Amino acid sequence: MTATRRDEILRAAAELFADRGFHAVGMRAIADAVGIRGSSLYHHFPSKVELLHAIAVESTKRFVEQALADLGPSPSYSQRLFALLRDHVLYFHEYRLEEAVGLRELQELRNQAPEHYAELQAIRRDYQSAVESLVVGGCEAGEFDCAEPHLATLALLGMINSVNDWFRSDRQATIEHVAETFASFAVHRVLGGQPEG
Amino acid sequence: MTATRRDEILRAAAELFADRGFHAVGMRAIADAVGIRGSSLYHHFPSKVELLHAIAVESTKRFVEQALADLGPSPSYSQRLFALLRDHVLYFHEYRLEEAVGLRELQELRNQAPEHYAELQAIRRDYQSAVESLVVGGCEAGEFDCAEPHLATLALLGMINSVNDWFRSDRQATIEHVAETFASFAVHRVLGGQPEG
DNA sequence: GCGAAACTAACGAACGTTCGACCGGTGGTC
DNA sequence: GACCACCGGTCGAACGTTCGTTAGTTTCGC
Repeated sequence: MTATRRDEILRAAAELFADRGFHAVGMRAIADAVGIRGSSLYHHFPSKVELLHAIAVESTKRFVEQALADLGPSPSYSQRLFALLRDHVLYFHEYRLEEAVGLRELQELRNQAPEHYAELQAIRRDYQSAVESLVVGGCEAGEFDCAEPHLATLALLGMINSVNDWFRSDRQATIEHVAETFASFAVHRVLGGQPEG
Repeated sequence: MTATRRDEILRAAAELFADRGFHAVGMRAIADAVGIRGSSLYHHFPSKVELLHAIAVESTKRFVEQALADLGPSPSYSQRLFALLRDHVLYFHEYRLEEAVGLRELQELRNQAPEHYAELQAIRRDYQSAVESLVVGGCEAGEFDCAEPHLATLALLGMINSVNDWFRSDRQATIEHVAETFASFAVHRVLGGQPEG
């Protein structure tokens, strides 16, 4: 499976956007990074903002769709939420450039391509709703102890999402260890879930 | 205490930067917002990036310096950390535009004004170290239960900082309630501190 | 009349995007 | 096997606009 030119462009643009920001990177700089001229980019993407859309939406959409599909009715709420959040950290690390760009340039999408903005927000809303459903379900089943499940959901998602702001793989801690630790913070601490139960 | 023209410019620029991003806002747009011409801005700030620096550093610096000065040796670690994080949420809400700009355009500062970037990072590092000291101290004093104080510090700071990403004051919850709730999540849940102790 | 602050005008550079030409391979037709 | 039409991909050049910034001048309150 060789990477297509389109994939080359997406990757190079993601790196540049993540490093310098959407507006600080010109089409010519993206083209340089893949060894073609600026005008040639328009044979692969109709505009710069469509390129941003592809970067921001594709990886997030892939994760959310797969994560929600894998969410069966069992085992316990505690175990399902733990696995979901651990995979969340791992996936967001693997695609950290794309996710960083998607978060940072959200407003750019809102101002320049409202329908793409709405799509991305809908994906995120679905994901947050799924997490909140697990939290509420776990509370009602007696697995979790939380008075305000909505605020608790926002708190643990904020905690989980913050990993990409500081984690660099040349530290002593591996991303796998951080993922397990943060998922445990969320389920066993914030929500008060018992490790066995 | 009337607002000076310099303050007017800083406020208008912060609003525009927060809404559209640093590179998407021209000097002429900032000038329009305060009713003058673009060239007149250069009588108050030597360049656009210096304007960004003023927005990003001044409010953060004010909070950190005051917060660290107020951190006495008593009362308990639990109570000191709770008060610090609660005030953190409240302050970051009051200056949410400036903080959002400071976070989002960090790389802009790094690329265009390395000494200002270093200053801001030093301020944040001092703050994070202070929080981590409280966490470690509380662990050693037996108030907290955490195996990895460094990771726990990063987790609770990520949680606390995420409030500005979603809180809008037209909700049913007040910022005061959210601040208390999140500070409680951090101290009593993530760190396992007992509410009375 | 002096200085701060705002003005008009313009600079060179970079921006996203468009246009028409060219180049190399592929498949069909004789 | 020779020719040719085609087509995806790339190219050079240019478009109109906007950018941050500078220079010199004018306005206005003390």
